[in-house]
Amino acid sequence: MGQMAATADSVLTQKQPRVLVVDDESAIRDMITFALQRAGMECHAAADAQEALLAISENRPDLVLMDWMMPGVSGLELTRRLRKDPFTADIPIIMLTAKVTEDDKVTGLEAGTDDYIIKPFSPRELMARIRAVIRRTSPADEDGQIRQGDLTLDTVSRRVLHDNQELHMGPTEYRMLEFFMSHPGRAYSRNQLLDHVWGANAYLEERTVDVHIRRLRKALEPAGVSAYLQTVRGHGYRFMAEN
Amino acid sequence: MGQMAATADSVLTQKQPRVLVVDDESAIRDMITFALQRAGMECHAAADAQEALLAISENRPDLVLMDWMMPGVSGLELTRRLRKDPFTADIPIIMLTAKVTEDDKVTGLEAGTDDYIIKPFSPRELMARIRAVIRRTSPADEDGQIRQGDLTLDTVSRRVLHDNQELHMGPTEYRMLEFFMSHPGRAYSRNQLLDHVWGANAYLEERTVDVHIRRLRKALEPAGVSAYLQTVRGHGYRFMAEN
DNA sequence: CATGCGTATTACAGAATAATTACAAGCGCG
DNA sequence: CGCGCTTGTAATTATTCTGTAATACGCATG
Repeated sequence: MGQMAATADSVLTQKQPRVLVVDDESAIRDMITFALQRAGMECHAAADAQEALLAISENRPDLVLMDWMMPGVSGLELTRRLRKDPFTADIPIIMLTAKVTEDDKVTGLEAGTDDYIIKPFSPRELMARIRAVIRRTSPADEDGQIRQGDLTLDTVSRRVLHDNQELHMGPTEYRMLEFFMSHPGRAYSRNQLLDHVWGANAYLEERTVDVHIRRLRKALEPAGVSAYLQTVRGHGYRFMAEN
Repeated sequence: MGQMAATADSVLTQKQPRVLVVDDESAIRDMITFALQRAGMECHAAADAQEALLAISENRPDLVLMDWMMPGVSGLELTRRLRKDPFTADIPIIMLTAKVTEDDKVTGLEAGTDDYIIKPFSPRELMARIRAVIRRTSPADEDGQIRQGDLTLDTVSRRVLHDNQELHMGPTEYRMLEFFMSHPGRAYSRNQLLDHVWGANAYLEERTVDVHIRRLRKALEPAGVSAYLQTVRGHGYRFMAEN
């Protein structure tokens, strides 16, 4: 649960998610595209499975939103194909469907769909689901790497990399960066940082955090990314790769 | 551990909820007040319906916790009255009761109660119910975002966005906007704003509010939405996205 | 259209808050 | 033990924010 909450943050703060919409009805494609772009996502559209596969191979999306019912290759079938190819296997998929029976749910989930949205749906609901799925999927570090912007944190070798160049920093700064990069975009108070980075039973001055922020920024300086570490005046700090 | 902490944060990341306890037994009032304050909530108490109505009109709480059985006006009756007044109609209410029959449940729910807690209850359960109700009624979606018109307030990253563009403002203006966006369309007097935005024990000039309204408007200017912040002449201010 | 009350706007000095620097104590390791 | 590196705190400086008061403006009322 904490996990969920923790990962939840990253949602909107990550790089802008790239979504591919696959639906044969252009009206729906346009509606969704409009809604997503308004919400700051990068959105592409495909009218059928063929187009979709092409678009995906050219430009791997972070999420695919597809209609269940399509002429030719169905959404279900398309899902199966995507799951088969290692290149696309872990792209999350949300299915748009008018079907509501349990049977379909089971079939869909077996085929590797991550979520369902039953038509008709509100743009608001759509957005919420998309965010939920992206959240659930994204901070995934397959081999222990966390990437944010130009920074890569390798939790296995315990190194921070930029352009294959290692950035040197003290243990405390490393832990702090790891925490921040695991929860990008979320603002933390100094006390929360003391809790999360130092541990629940460390009793230090709040201002100590400032100093370590300073040290971390200095360590990130050579990579030119010290601006990722932002001050939230009156509250604390936040790590954000972009914007 | 990070788990718990993370979860707790996400709940308390928000502004601290203001709860009003209405119970004729001072022992219970004190117990609850103590528990809530320990949990970081702002808690006020009233001994009967009359006091409650007064307290509410002075200082609109985010939630009312009331005893079913009270001398004079009963909890049920108080609920009805609160529901009738537009100013208080959507304040969530949790009823404390020893009654357990189905009949009572039905009556209570019809009157507009949001939840029940049957005595005796543990502080832990109390807290859980309160959080659940507040979460359910809060305008913030699951990502901690509050949207009103063209404005998005991201409580997680502590940013105010318009077209993915961040609007900069001071901490006080941010808190004020958060309050307004959480209670859209509702007019507040300067004193109420001082209470809700600055906290119960801030003693400032009423006119100070004007200045911060001005500052907030100025901050909203680049987004072209400063008109959302409306003056209610002779009373105070109101935030309204549409019109 | 003049008057009076309430609001908007501006300026400013003191208060808060954050950045930066310096330093002494602690730690791990050869 | 002594060296280098790390840490927490305190002191100092830089920056931003805040509350107040002074002034200008606007609206309603007679």
